[in-house]
This record gives sequence, structure tokens and C-alpha cells, in this order.
Amino acid sequence: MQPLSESQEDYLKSIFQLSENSTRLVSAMELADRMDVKPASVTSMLKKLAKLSLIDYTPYQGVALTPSGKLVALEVLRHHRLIELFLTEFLDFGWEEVHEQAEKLEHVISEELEARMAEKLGHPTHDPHGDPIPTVDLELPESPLLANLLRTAENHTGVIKRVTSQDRDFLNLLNRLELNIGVELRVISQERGGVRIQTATDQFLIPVDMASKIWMEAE
Amino acid sequence: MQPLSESQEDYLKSIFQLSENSTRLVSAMELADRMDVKPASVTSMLKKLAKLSLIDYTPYQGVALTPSGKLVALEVLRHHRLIELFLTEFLDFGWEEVHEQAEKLEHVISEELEARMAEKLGHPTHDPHGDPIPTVDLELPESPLLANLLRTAENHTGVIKRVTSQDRDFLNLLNRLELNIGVELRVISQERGGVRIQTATDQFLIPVDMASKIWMEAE
DNA sequence: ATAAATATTTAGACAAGCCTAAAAATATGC
DNA sequence: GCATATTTTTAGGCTTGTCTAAATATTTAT
Ligand SMILES: [Mn+2]
Ligand SMILES: [Mn+2]
Ligand SMILES: [Mn+2]
Ligand SMILES: [Mn+2]
Repeated sequence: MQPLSESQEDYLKSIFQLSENSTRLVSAMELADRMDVKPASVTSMLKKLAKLSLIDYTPYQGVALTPSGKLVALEVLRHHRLIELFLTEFLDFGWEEVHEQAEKLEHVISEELEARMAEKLGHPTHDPHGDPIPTVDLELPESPLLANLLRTAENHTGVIKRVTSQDRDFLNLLNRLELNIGVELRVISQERGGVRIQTATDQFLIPVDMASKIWMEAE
Repeated sequence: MQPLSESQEDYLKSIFQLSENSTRLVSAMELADRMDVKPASVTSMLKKLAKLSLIDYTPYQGVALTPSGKLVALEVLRHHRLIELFLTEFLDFGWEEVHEQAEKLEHVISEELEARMAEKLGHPTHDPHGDPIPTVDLELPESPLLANLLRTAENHTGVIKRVTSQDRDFLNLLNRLELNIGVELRVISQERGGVRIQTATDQFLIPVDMASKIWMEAE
């Protein structure tokens, strides 16, 4: 199997992530949005990836990864998340800074460098955002079931386990609020405007669209 | 100034390195050889770089970097050498392994990552091969004058300061002979076939083409 | 069920960076 | 100094990944 281009790797990764929590096909529009290209460009790339047997592509219907396409996606994702964690652990970057850098590095690190980073990090299972890091055999590690902050019961106390956003501004905002992975909080009330929480030091009303990105260990 | 492509950066770096120890122009053939492309491809890239004022290009004569072209070359070289050193110092790679990886990483690290690596490494001046690392202001650091092993006087004792080759097999051979940067040796005799040397544990005759890559502090 | 809106594909174009083959310029050897 | 060899450039082509505009398919709403 010949090496794939960075662009091809990114398409496969996006397809994986867009279909990760469902069985449905991924549409051309979704991909165009996520990859920031025009739909016509998506169509032409999908044809190429289908010819390489990396995706199953039904025109006008959508696309799904084949097993080998999924392996490529998981490999890139492993690179991405190991790099993010390495940058935070060993080079003092914040979780809000690492995504962009990892987006480029993920395509150019050797398997040997991947292995050395994994080793130095102690073969970690989750990245700085709580995203699971695929294992060396390209399986997603078991993660405890998580519940969205929006669906966390009133009066329940729990710990932030994952934040599903790479937006710098949003993550920076969480930094200022001291709402990071591992932080304990109690849900005071679920309200129409969001979730009112109690942290060690403060009370906030987290707006719905912010809360929807925050995940707690399920009760 | 728009961002340059990886290929453009590599051309500028090669031009810099081919003219580093002389004032002469760099020829298209030299570049084609070093970049592993055909001469026709070089010509077309030289036209582009000239239009960007990164090189002075005289058709049929050769090429030289402009001041801004030189800055780009030094920036890439700084990335390359910091990465090589980082990989050896923090990820246990050997000096024979790092060039290839750095060749790709040099184009995708951010200025922030460059700065963090430099800091963790203590703002180093030389890479694992003894090559000088351009400073953050893109000047080559002062290096003590070096003398090639072929021109080191008989009976002189000195320390290996630089090895000007990135060839894996050659560097591996030096590993086995325990001829690394910092190793002390004494020149027993300069012979037609090479240089006979005495290390802490052994005597060797280093063949001419090997010796020509090894540099000692000048007497 | 049909019209309108939306999504997708096709067609044709373009920039980058490479190639081969041929033409032109330069360098070398006698 | 001239013929030959070498180097360099030009001309034309190819692939990758993108774009716009137009055609077509699908979905949605009445
Ligand atoms: Mn990427
Ligand atoms: Mn992440
Ligand atoms: Mn390079
Ligand atoms: Mn080096």
C-alpha cells in the first residue's frame, strides 16, 4: 500500500470522526464543512479513496470507512493525540494550543517517533482533552461511560473527564474558569439557560452550548 | 510575505549549504543532484524563487541567496538542527537516525515549538553532528576553527568536534568504532590510504573518504 | 404529488511541482 | 579556434488537490 497524502489522511480522519458515534453514512456536505473545502472537491477525493478501497462510497448517499480506511484513520488519530499529550507533558503547552500543531505533525512523524513518545508518556490512554488514544494495535481503549454535563443529575458531584472541542477560545475560557480535565464539580441545577455548577471556589451558570461540550463520568 | 512551500524551503536550504563555504554561485546541476530532481525542475523553481526575491538568478550562470532568502534558509536550518538535538536528547534517538525525521519536521513546527525546544535544550549552539545551530536572530554561532582529520598533524591529540555526513551507514560505522563527537584521539600517522589513529582502546586506519568527513578542533 | 429548496456531481480550469525530449548555451579538449 | 561534450533552458505533459459554474439528483414543504 503506497503512502497516502496528508489530504487523504485528513479526509479519512474526518470521516471516522463524523461517523464515530453512529452507524450512519457521512455526507459530502458534512465533509466539505469540516475540511473547509467545496463539495465538488469532496466528491473528487471520495472517488479516489473509493478506488483505493479505503471507503465505501455510494454516490448521492454518502460514505463509510472500509476496515483498512478505518486503520488509517486510527493511526493518524493516534499520532495526533500522542503529539498533543507530548506537547503538554514535555513542552509546557496548554491544551488550547496543541491541536493546531498536532494537525500538521500527525502526518510526518515516523512510527519510531510515535513509539518513543508513547514510551516516554507511559503508554497513555487519553489525550489532554480526554480523547481516547488508539492503542498501538489501533483499537480505541475502553473508556468509562461518560455523561454530558447537560444530562448530569442535579446535586450530583463528579469530575470532568472530557471536553469535545478544539476551539482555542473556548478552551481558554475553561482555563480561566478553572474547568479542566480532572476538576471536580457539583451540579446545582439544570436550567433552561444551562447548568448551574459549584466548583471548589465558585458558582457558575454554564450556558447550554458550553455545557454540551463537557463530559463527566456517568453515575 | 506569504508562506513558502516545503519544496521552496528545501531549495533555499540546499542553496545555502552548497555555497556556505565559498562565494561562488550554485549551479543548476548541483541543485538537481542534491535535491534529487531533474535539472529542468530546478530551472523552473529558480524562476519562482527569483520572482519572490529570495535568490539572485542569472540564467546559465547560477544562483545566490538574497538576504531574505538566506534568512529563510537559516530559519529552516535552525529548525532542523534543534529537532535533531531534541530527538537525541529527549527521545533517545541516535545521531544516525535523526536527519531523516528532521527533514520532514523542520517544515511544520511552529515558532512557539521551536522556542520551547530551544529552551528545554538550554539554547544549544551545536547539533548532534557538531553542526552549528543558527541563533534565534538567525546568525550562525561562532564556532572554534576546525581542522579536517586529514590535515591534523601526526602525534597531535584532539577531540572530534564535527562529522559532516548524514549518511546512516557511515554514522553507524562511527558508532561501532566509538568515534563520536567529543571522543579524544591521537593521530599516529598520515598515510597514503588514510589516517592512522589511536583511541582510548584501539588503533585504526581511517580511510581517506571517511577521514575527510571528520573534523577536529584546530591546533 | 408537485414545486421549491438543497445537496451532489460533472465539467472545465488552475497552481504547484515534477517529468521527458529537444533546443540552445557554455565549457572542454585538441 | 573549432568540434565535441556538458550544462541549462524551453516546450509540452502529467498528477494532485483545489476552485467555480452548471447540471442533476434528492429532500422538504405545501
Ligand atoms: Mn492534519
Ligand atoms: Mn485532543
Ligand atoms: Mn526538508
Ligand atoms: Mn545535523
